[in-house]
Amino acid sequence: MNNLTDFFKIMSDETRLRIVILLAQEELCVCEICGILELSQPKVSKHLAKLRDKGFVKDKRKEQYIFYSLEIKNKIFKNLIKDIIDNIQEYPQLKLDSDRLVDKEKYINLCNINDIKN
Amino acid sequence: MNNLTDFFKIMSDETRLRIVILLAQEELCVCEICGILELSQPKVSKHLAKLRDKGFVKDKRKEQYIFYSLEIKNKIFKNLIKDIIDNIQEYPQLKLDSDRLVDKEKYINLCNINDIKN
DNA sequence: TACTTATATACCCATATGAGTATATAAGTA
DNA sequence: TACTTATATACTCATATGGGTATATAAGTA
Repeated sequence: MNNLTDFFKIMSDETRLRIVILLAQEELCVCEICGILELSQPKVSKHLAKLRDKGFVKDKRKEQYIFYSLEIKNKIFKNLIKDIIDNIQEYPQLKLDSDRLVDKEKYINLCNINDIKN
Repeated sequence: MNNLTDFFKIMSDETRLRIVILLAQEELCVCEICGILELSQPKVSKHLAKLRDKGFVKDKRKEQYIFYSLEIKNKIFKNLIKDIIDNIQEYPQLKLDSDRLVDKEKYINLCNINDIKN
């Protein structure tokens, strides 16, 4: 059951939900996520740490970058995430984030310059 | 998007998740829920109030009892709840709760007598 | 080696959350 | 009307949560 409540707790924060939906579409490094979501680096890192601790993402270093990817095996959760993505036009913020995925390279090398308020 | 995070926040508390899964199977009054879940009446009432405020359940008075039923229209959420119930054997607590549903009449008229610690 | 960039984390604070206890309200019954 | 039962809610408290700022660490580059 922790299984379920842990997952829902993860998904109940807007920032984490946005990250999960991004990573469900593509592996990304921290500064790409910051850039796409327009969020500060410590904020993103802390949420990624929480996701990692609960086993929902895994990380992998490539030179100076650390790439995160989704690691969700549970069929129920996978279905849910797929359902959200299939209906992403109903969730404007998530749609916007996904649209910005194509520009991800733009955000590499801009991690700290890009530091945002929230 | 509040749509999504509100729903996940509701589902991220074990007590509320148990209530939602019960009500997804059957309309119940407060004291039946207390009896089945072995939880105190104020605890159950407060969680039901939260569910009601967010529009996930509706209530209907029948004489001295107030019956709650699930009111979830969103297809994604309905699919998710169905998935959980279809795989309920993977979640022992939820399975146990559901098994106790058949005894629900036992708990009417025992609401305050039945007062539990947690 | 000095400097820069990417990422993680510690520290602090404000707010949210959940629980218990007591009490209020409403309906039913004697 | 007095009493009981069902339910809601106010109050209080402890803990969890999320965010910001500053800083530490690790890798790359000059």
